[in-house]
Amino acid sequence: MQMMKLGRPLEFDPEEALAAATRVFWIKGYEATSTKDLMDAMGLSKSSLYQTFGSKKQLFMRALAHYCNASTKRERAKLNGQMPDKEFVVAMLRDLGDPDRYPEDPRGCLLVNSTIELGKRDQEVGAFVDERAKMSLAMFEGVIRRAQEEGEISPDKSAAGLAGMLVVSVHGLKAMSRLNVDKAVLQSAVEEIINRLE
Amino acid sequence: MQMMKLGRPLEFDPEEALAAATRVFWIKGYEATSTKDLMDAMGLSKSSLYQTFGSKKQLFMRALAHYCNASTKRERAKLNGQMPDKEFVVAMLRDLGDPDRYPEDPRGCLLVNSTIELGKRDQEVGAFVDERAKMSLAMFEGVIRRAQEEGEISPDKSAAGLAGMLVVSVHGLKAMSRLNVDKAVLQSAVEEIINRLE
DNA sequence: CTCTTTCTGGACCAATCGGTCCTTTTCCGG
DNA sequence: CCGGAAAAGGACCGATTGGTCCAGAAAGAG
Repeated sequence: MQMMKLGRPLEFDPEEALAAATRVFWIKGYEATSTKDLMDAMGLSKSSLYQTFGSKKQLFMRALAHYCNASTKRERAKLNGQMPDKEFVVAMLRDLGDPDRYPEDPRGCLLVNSTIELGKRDQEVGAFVDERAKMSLAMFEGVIRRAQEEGEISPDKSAAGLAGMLVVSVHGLKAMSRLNVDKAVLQSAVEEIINRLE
Repeated sequence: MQMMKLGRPLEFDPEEALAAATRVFWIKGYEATSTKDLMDAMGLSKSSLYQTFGSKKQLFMRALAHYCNASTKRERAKLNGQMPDKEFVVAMLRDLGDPDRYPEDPRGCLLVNSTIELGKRDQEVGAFVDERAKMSLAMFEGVIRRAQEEGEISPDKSAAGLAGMLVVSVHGLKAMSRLNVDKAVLQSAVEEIINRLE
């Protein structure tokens, strides 16, 4: 009794299609994205889209998870490298302070966008973004504690307080990346935040 | 040639109707708000709504401006009181760190929400939110300079840098007010930011 | 009371929404 | 080369979208 795949195989790569959908939601938000937008970006017919992803909402949740997993993966890669913990935080903040740092990506952050658009209006999204915020806070707290053990950050500061400040700052920078502000403003703000990590 | 008002007078208060529309956009965002939502909340028929406000988009711009003017007015009132400048900033941050502080208001901030939802997708909204961000930055910079002159904040810190940090923090706190996070997290983050103002 | 002016509710509009379903292709295993 | 299974294209669905328009009610000025 073998597990062979029957019938006509997929003509598209579901991963690629999901990545394309993610970009659309990232740029336009959930409500402003129509099924036609998704079909065009993903290169799928309506039937394939619904066959594969069920509904717009389900596709959105997949996209949101895909986005977060990719972000977390990138983070962990840097963190597991030889980079000192404090330097990791500093580099992340400086990246966020330069919205042109990843020009191939849309501005802003799908997770923060979704927090604002749907966090209080859709239970499922609300639970997801809450969970992710907790994870982010815990990650920062861990990094700060390690940096304190390594002597990179003064040990008499509150790791929880600093971690909270960082989560707030990251949310702020990601929200502001949808603005046209003088780059110097963001950068001096970032350096001011970094100065707090001593 | 007197300027008398002719014909049947309005049966509704346009200010109240605008305030009601503002709340709907505040809670649901621009795209997710339908004309029916607006009619229900404002208590207007469709014809009155379009007669008075022109279009959904124009109504939204009016609502956004109304929201910002009200916020600015409240700010100025506090600032023109006897409150010291640093205390003004501290009080504002602590307010933002407690999402239940104004329980009659929806969570979050219509301006920040609109920045994210429309800042990069609608030219008119983009210009508006850019301008408001600049005003906010200038306001903070002025307050910090005065606080430095008064000796409330050390004069050897960069007023521009601190102001930038504050704008980022405010954006972050307003974004995070759409989350369910432990209140203590926000509060310790706020105190950490406040500590930077010395 | 009448005239003028404006407001109001609802009928109406084409377009689009998210989603379903059926027919036609297309591919794989045998 | 054939039969079965699944993918793909697109017709189709009712509901809703933002918006227009018109007939009639209502109120102030004279």
